[in-house]
Amino acid sequence: MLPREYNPKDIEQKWQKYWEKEQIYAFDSKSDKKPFVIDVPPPYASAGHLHVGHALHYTQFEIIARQKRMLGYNVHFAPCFDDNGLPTEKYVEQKLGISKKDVERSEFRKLCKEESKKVEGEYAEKVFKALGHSYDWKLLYTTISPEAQRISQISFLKLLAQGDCYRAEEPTLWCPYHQTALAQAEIEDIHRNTTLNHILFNTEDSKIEIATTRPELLPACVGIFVHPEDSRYTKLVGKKATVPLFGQKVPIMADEKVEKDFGTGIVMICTFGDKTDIEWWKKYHLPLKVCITNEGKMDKTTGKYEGMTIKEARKAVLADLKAEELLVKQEPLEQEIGTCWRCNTPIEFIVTKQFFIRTLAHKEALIKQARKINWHPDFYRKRFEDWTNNLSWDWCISRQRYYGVPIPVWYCKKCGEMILPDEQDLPLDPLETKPKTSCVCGSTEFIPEEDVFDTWMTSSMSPEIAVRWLEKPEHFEQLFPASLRPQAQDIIRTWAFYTILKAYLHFKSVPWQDIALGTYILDPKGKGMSKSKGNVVWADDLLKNYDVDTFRYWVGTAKWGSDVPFNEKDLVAGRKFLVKLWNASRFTLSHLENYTPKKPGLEPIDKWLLSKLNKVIKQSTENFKHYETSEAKQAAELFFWRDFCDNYLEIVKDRVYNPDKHEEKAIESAKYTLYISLLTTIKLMAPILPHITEEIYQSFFQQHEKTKSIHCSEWPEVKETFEEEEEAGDLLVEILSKVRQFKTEQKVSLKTQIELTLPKEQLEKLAPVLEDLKAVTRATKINEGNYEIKLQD
RNA sequence: GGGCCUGUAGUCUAGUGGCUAUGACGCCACCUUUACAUGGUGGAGAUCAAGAGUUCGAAUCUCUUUAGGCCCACCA
Repeated sequence: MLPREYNPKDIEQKWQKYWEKEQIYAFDSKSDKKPFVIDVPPPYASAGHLHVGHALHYTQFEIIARQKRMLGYNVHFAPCFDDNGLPTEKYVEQKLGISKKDVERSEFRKLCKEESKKVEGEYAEKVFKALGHSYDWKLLYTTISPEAQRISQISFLKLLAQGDCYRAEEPTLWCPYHQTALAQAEIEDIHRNTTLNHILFNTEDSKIEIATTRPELLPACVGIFVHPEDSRYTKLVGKKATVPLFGQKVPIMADEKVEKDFGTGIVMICTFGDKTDIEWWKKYHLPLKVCITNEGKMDKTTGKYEGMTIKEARKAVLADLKAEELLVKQEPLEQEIGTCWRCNTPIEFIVTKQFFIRTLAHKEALIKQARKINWHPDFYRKRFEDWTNNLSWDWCISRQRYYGVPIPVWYCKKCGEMILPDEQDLPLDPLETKPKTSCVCGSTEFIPEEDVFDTWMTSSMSPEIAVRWLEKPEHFEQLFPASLRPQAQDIIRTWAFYTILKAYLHFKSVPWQDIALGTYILDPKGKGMSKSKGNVVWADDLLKNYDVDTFRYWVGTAKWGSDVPFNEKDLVAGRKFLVKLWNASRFTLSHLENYTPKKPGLEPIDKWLLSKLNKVIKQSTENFKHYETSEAKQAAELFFWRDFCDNYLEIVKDRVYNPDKHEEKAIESAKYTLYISLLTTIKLMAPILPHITEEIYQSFFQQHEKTKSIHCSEWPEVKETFEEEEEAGDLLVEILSKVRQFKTEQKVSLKTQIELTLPKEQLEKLAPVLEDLKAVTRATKINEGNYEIKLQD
């Protein structure tokens, strides 16, 4: 039997240990049950400790895993970590106070692996296990593991072979801070105030005024454009202009893309200031004149400006222009510029050799694929489609970084030919391994590729990695596509996009049947939480003050796909519910001692409750199916609190406290109803509140139900409903409520005896439950006549 | 500039055509009642952002306006 005090900490620890020992959540690869595969988001283990938003997100779909398991699915729920890539690299550099440049690549990679492992261990214990998450830890994978690297590299080789991956020397999005190429998805626009500078250029016979925000790019100026119908300037077209300070002569051309009304209506094109520069550079076959290095500094072609940063050079160039009276006007300008999403450094366009995966050629196909997937909520599909339609670059997958999956390629020193390894030799690092054969030209000297993959190259294969595509092909056949991808909405353009792309390119398949976008947390004022704003609430701090089920109750109220502000007081409701569940269970179970469940003939009022219960089961089941966790929870909660506690328990007290007054079969009926309704309630709440429901289950139900945990018991099934009894019961409750109101107004105890007079048609309807009404309202007698409640003298 | 989401009591929230608009926190009053005072019962509190339209009937559907949020584009 349950103790009087509800002690969450003891209960949590006891059952978490038990679940682990008994392997309650193990995926059974030999089972013939239908699989349900969840494509879990691998968290960055470098984050140190966990943001309440992550805890919310990870718990939100963990609830789904539990419910599916109870529904009878063989749930494949693999924990994972993303420990490959920039964040880890930067974390290690910061934590150990080193720079990747001071250390050998292999040494640096080793340090990264060691640090990741430490953090992951902590994470697993302090976060996932503490929150009662039901992973099968035997399925753990990390994105830097040999298996994941192998999948990443094989994916690359296959795409290269089928022509969907290529290497090209192109102007590429470049982060001067991280000194690497980036993909379009890694660019974040920020708003900033800048200056528009009007600069004088000489033409053959006149002066023209050009407005630019990037005067430091003058040395890279290769042309000047005006609008073809701009009467002010048409006479200039075909002539040459001289770039101030640097002296190169550049052609003046016309293009419709020029905005006549912006600035002076004359644009200079530099290699490269923005995307239009690239477009025109290609369209008009202009020369390439680079002036910025990979580090974001002025290069040796810029003379006295060499070595200056972009900012310094801008200042210096402007000062020199001013001195020569070539700077005629400066005006403030607001603009949005593309920056690196991790460091917010403005991106540059730098010509480098990179590997790309084709996306532009597959836009339509990808949108079609996305339409085969169920999006929860559906409007996020639109965001995917918009993103896909607006793509203007293929996916650049090579990064000039140290820590990541190496690109498995060598180049022949003699003829430059690309040499690829055999699939069976993967994973490998070309810096550490040599090709097995000589080049077609006969040379045996090779230059290894030093770049690594974009981390999304690996993460985009998470459904394949999770079910061990290459290690267990038979597994893969059965478990791919996955059932569900839960993820955050801010990475639709990366994780969701690339995963859909890869599944399409490799298997002409969707990667999953469903994608569900989780809840996005905001601070109490409705602003996004971030470390830089200092408004982050940490999950481990919260768990010091609240028990896990209380936290999970709050998670259960959050609606998928929408934002929720975090207010600590919302946790109070959860605590109250748990105490209520505890006490109602104590009461119920105290009357079921030595009871063995057996379906008896049911009393009408018991049919009333069971009928309502069946409707709740139906609703909750439906809700869970559509990832409407909060609705499912609310349905169960309302039933429990209102129908079961407030009304039914009060009604049933007469039978359990005064058995002598009642027939044996009425008492059997009551006990059966108590048994079923409490068991069903805790089952409906089990996915959300795994600890308290397990405690209640184990303290009594387990001996009759046999399954070793509530979490592998069967999800309740909808049985019959009883419309007539429901009506009678509802009327009883209505009258009970009026009686309570009457007693409150009279300022008497609810125990006070009364005399009740009810109209004939109500009495007829109430006939099956009249004795229950009499007992619960403490009516000494019930008369027929005009409605009246009277205090007993 | 384009697209998407949201606007319901002091606060958060349910409700996508139909009884006096849901629930929680907070507030007020009463109730020592044998599960629970971390409780129970009852109450006050909302012109459902504004306007127009469709309809017998609108928080709910349509349009316009407005406020907030998000995504994308432009970015000389």
